[in-house]
Amino acid sequence: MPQTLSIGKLAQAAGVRVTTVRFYERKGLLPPPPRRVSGYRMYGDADVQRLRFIQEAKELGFSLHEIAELLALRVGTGRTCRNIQQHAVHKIADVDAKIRQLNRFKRALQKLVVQCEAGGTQGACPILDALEHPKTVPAPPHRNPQRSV
Amino acid sequence: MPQTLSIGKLAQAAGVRVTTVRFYERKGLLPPPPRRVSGYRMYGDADVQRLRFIQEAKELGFSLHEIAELLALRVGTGRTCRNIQQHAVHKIADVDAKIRQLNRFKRALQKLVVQCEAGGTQGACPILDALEHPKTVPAPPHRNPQRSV
DNA sequence: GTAGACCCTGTACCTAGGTGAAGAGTCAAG
DNA sequence: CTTGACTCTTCACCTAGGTACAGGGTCTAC
Repeated sequence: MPQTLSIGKLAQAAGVRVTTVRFYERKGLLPPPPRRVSGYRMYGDADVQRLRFIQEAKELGFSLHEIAELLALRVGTGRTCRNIQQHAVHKIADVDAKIRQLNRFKRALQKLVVQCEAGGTQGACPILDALEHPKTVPAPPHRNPQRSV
Repeated sequence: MPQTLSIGKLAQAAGVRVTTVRFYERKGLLPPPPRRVSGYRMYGDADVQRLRFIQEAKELGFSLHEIAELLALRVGTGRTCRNIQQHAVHKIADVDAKIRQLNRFKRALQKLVVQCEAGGTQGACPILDALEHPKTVPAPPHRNPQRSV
């Protein structure tokens, strides 16, 4: 039995505000839901998932516009399967680039921690040093094979 | 010979606007540079690196405030090494969470591509299906401890 | 020594992503 | 059948992250 949630319950379940739900509807991130005769919006569990997805994607640096595109990756409304595939492949490349960059950040931060343990960070900006001068670390005892990505 | 770049050259080298450089200075993301007698700002290569870092971090979903924190991870200005380490460890956890989530996204997108090849995406929202349905199998044998929001 | 490109400060404005309040209708429990 | 919580729409406002003048000084090359 879907579509049994009021906007308030939906917002609570997804951890957002009621006003945000309506805002996302206006922006096309949530489809206009069916209404009761009174005009009250009615939602279902799928909308909770959708809202949670939006929150997660936002934290990963996707704009609401990009998120709307991700959510629109489906057949219908004039899109062909091939078209969708192209978009998806493109998005995968974007995601991969983000993952690679985050791994660089992570290694830089780990280096910083190690330097701290080894007696203090001297550089003008250790994060940038660690990111930009990969060889600046003074001879670790033995290299641990770095996991790819 | 450092500190030979005008603000215009710096902006060009880093791919941002001049106004953005001044904006970042006001926000504390760039240190106030030395000035000529005329008042002109003088920058060096380190500032180019710094600006590029800021751009990359932004695309990964870090706010300017968080980026400023990352750039401030160094000894001095009242910070102890232990304090820095704690911050760094915390940031590593953040980064790890982002990487995990991005990997989930990536798998979902790959699934979508495969589904497309296999003859069409039928679901109401394939991305969400791919993300959310791995565990929708009926009747979980025992309750999994619910992750805290 | 002046034209054109560049830089200064300050202030106003812009987009994205929401947030809040006003004024009115709806729902559900007692 | 009333009271309090909830919902409706509309509109104004807010923060983050910039962007664009305006009015003035500098620099460099002719």
